[in-house]
Amino acid sequence: MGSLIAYGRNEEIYGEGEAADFLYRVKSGCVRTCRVLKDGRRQIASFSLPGDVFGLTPGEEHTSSAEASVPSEVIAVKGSTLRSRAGVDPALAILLMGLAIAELQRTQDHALLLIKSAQERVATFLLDLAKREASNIEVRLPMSRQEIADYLGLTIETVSRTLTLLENTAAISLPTSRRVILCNRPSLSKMNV
Amino acid sequence: MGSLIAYGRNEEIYGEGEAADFLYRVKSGCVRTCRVLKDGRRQIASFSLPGDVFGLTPGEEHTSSAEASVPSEVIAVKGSTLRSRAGVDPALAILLMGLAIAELQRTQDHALLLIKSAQERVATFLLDLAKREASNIEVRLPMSRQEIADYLGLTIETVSRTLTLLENTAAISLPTSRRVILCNRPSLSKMNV
DNA sequence: CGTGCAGTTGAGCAAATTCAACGCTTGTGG
DNA sequence: CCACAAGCGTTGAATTTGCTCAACTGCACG
Repeated sequence: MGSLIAYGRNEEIYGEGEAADFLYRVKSGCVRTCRVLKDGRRQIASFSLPGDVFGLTPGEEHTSSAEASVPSEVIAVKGSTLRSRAGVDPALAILLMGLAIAELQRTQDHALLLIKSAQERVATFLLDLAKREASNIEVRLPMSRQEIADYLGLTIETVSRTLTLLENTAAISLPTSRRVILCNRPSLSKMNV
Repeated sequence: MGSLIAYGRNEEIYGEGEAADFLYRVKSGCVRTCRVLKDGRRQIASFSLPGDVFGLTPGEEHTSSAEASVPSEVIAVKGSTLRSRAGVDPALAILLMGLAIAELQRTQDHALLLIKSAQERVATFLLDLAKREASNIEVRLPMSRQEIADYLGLTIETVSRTLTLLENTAAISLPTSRRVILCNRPSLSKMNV
C-alpha cells in the first residue's frame, strides 16, 4: 500500500504551508524536515532514516518542509484517507496517536539538545545516529555539515571544529568527512548529559 | 468531572518517571513542566495558564515533571479511564489526538525559539504571553526570572539585562518586575522573527 | 530593624560566531 | 589525460554574545 517515489538530492517532498495529505515512510536515503525563520535562518527539526515515518503535522497544513538530504526513496500514503478513517476506526486512531506521541518525544529531546554545549550536542547527535543505524561503532553521515549545524543550532564551523576536537581527544576517528568511528564510547557518553 | 486540587508555590504535581495517569487543566495560577539534565541544568518546556491542559505525555511514564509556579488550582481527570475509552470512543480519541497535536506544535515552536538571539527570545516570549492573556498591552508574569531563563535557555542575568535593554529602547516598560507593559509592539514584533 | 530572597548591575571571561583564507575532492571540458 | 572550476570541509584570527562571579538594591516578612 502507498506509492514509492524517488527524490533527488535537496529535492522538496513537501513545503511549509502545503496541505498535509500524506504520510511518508523512508525506504532509502535520508529526509530532513525544516522550518525557516523570516530572515532565512533554518532549523532542521529531524532527520528521517530508512524505516522512519515523517509527514505527520500539527493541523491541516505542514508547519515544516521536507527535503531529501541525499537521493532517497519514500513510500507515500494518502493522509486524507487516514484522517477520515481514524474517526471511525479506533485502531487506526491509536496508531496515529502513537506516531504523534513518538514525534512529540523526539521534538522534546531536540529542544533539550539545544540548551547543551556544542560538544554535548555533537556527542549526543553521534550517539543518537549510532543507535539508529545497525552498526555499532561506525556511523555514516548522510547529511552535510551545514545540515548537521542547522539541526544542532550551531554554525558549520563550530560543528567542524568540534568534530576535530573529538578526534584529537581520541573519542572518535574520521576516516572521511562522512564516516565517523566511535572509538571511545564512554567519553562520548560522558558528554551525553 | 475530575477533581479540583490546589498546589502551593513550587509544589510538585507529578514527577519525571511517574506513571502518567491523569490529565490536568489549570483553573488558576501557573504550572511549569520541566526536564532536568543529569548535571542539574533545567529546561522548562512549557508554562500552562488558566484554561490550558497539561500532563499529556509520550508513553506510559512522564518524561517531565510538573510544578506550580505560583499557588495554583488544577482539575485532574484520570487518564487510564481516558486511555481505555479512547480505544472504543473515536470522538475521545480525536480529542486526545488534538491535544497531542497542539502539544507537538508548541514544542516545535519552543525548539525554534532556542535558536534565536537573547533579545528575540525575550520578545517572542512576551508577545506569546500577551496573546494568551486577555489584556492587550499589559502582561503579568506569574513566573520568576529564573523560570523565564530556564524556559528561554538563557541565564537569569541575561533575561534581566535584556528586559532592561528593551525598557531602555522604549519597547516595554516595567512598572514592577512582574508586570510588563508592551509600549511598542511593532519594535517587539520586529524581533519576533 | 534586621534577615532573606528576588532582581539588577558591573567586570571579566569563555564559548561560539563571523569573516577570511586555504585544502581536498569531484566533475567537466579542453 | 590533464587542467581547472565548483562545492564542501577545515582551519585561523578577530569579534561578539552570553555566561560567570560578585556586589549591590529593593522589598517583604518576621
